[in-house]
Amino acid sequence: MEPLDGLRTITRKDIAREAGVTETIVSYVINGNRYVKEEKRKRVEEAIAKLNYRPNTMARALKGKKSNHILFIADDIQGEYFGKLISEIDSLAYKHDYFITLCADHRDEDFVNRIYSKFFDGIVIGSATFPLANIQRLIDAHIPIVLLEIRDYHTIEGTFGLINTGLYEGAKAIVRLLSEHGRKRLLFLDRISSDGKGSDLSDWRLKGFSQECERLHLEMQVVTGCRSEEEMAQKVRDLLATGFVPDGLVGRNDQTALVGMQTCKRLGYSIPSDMACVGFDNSRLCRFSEPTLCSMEIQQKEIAKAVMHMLMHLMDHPQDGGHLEEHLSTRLVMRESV
Amino acid sequence: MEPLDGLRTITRKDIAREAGVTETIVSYVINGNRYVKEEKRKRVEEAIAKLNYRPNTMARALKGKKSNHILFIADDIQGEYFGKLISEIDSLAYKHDYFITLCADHRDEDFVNRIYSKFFDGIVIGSATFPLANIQRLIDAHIPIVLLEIRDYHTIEGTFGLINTGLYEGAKAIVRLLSEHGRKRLLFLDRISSDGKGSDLSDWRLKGFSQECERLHLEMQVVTGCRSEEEMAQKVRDLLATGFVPDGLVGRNDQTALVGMQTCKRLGYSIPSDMACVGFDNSRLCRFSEPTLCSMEIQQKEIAKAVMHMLMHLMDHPQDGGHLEEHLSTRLVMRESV
DNA sequence: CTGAAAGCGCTTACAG
DNA sequence: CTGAAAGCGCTTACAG
Repeated sequence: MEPLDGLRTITRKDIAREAGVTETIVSYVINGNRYVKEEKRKRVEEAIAKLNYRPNTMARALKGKKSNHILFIADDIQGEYFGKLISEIDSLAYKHDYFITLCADHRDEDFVNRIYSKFFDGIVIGSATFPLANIQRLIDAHIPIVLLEIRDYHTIEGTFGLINTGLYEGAKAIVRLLSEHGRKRLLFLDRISSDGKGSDLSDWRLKGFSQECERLHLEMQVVTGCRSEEEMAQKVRDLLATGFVPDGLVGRNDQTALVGMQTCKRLGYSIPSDMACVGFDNSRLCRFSEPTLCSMEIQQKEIAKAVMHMLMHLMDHPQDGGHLEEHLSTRLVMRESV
Repeated sequence: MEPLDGLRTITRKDIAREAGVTETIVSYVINGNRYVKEEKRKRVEEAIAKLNYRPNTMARALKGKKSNHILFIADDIQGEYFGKLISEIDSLAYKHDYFITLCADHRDEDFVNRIYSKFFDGIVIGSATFPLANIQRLIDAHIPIVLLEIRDYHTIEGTFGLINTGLYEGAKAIVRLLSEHGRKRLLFLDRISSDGKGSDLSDWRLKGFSQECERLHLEMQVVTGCRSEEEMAQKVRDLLATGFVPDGLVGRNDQTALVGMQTCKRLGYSIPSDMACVGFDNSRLCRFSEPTLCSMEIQQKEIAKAVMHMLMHLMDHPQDGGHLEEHLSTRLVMRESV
């Protein structure tokens, strides 16, 4: 923790001595919030450069300034979806002098307490399984919060940001597409998750899928609660053996769409004539499969912009009341599988 | 930033008042570093629970305690490789009460200064392009550092950790495999990067590849400096048109291996008989391509363990001198493409 | 225009 | 076994 010479940390005091001014002046030069005589300012700046001084962020934060850390809670750090999103957010955040702390949605009771230790200037919740009660606690603590794709936000009170990533409409659009291609019986393949927890009906993709199927009078089945790709493949085979013969398949993400597509191919289905397949995310996976996979692209870059914009607004206007909302849209990328 | 009631932050003082003890006692109860009479300890603990008190991490850090933040610098946040790795590190770090801050390898001059603002208890450098001079500065500042897959570390002085992820041996093993399968002319497909910067010879994969080709008297070519998959596909086509007809292909990662494989397939090559293909990372991509892709698995879980172990060792023994080193190994996953 | 001083929330050496 | 007090590095209201 000892910078540079390994002997002593350079502080305001050192700069003040070096520049022949008081600490107060140094502070005002650094923060630029009071006029300082040109000549003194210059001496201070030179001293800072000479001693390679960096203000201690901790001490600053203690005095009510910001920590410059934003927390991002994700439920699937590994996927390409979050990878791209985080990458975009990082690049915007960096410009505004923030660091992004990334962390999985840990389940133990202590998680929210740790977060809550006044460390983060803002929090982005990208996990659909983060308990609403905990979200409420963080909001009550007046920490700026942006929710990504969160479900029943209606019960949440207070000021927060909400980003609708367009998954609901996206899922509906996929169903319409398949219907227009004459498909009558659709299969939805939910997430694969090591804890076996599937999405419930408040999940936007599943909700959009089932509501549109209903509206268009399509038959539908959902495969969920799988812990591995193998388990999902098995469930698909079991389902097909029951006599339900789908002619269209929608994956909650590209991975599950591909597991389904591959399983069907091996059973002799021809893609897309017997079975049209569509995924979500438009990840790299889509371009290397055979046939290539049609997928709904989620606009990570736009999401990242909206996230940062909202977060910064909430930080500047903490007591606004009510919630901000931004609605983004998805984009269908056609490929051979439809 | 105002917890709970939104009016005032709960501090040591509140707990002390509530429990009828001094702040000193509260501190010792929380840190557990001095005996406190059972009865007082109890009252303090109750007060903490009742007021839902959380110590201010900033203030703690100011007094020389740790910030409990570890910085991870990655050069490709988006890929599955870092996704998995970060995910594993997060889960270990969480157990030890650390948060992981993730950040791309920003190129501007100010980057190292920002890092350097005494904020991080440790830093993991997973970017091969992070300047050595900056690494040296951070080491000189006595910040515990762990280097991942870094090249010419011999010029670095001081205490740091080094994790050899086995890429060098892995690349050599791939070349031997191909040679055993009778392949004589190999193509290496380097990273795709938006800035067009390719790997140099200090990159472990490329180094292992070329040294082993030389040893086994195999012809070799390298495609590098590509900004997009399209550009890489074009360069591969151009190369094949020159008369160099490879019979084996090695990707620096699965993505480039697949771009190469797909390009060759479209040109009429049959895989693997005309062209054997091998990637690095063993990502999801491998299982969905046709044919499925043989790939060298990198052991993210083991790497994560080694990283955290080293980092914690360096934090506890700051002045050890010399560097720690751990050597991990890769594992070849055979599939249809060889 | 500028400086001395109080205070942010914590830790721990020191003196009982 | 315990408490009063100094101090970590900063910011800014207050009084010149």
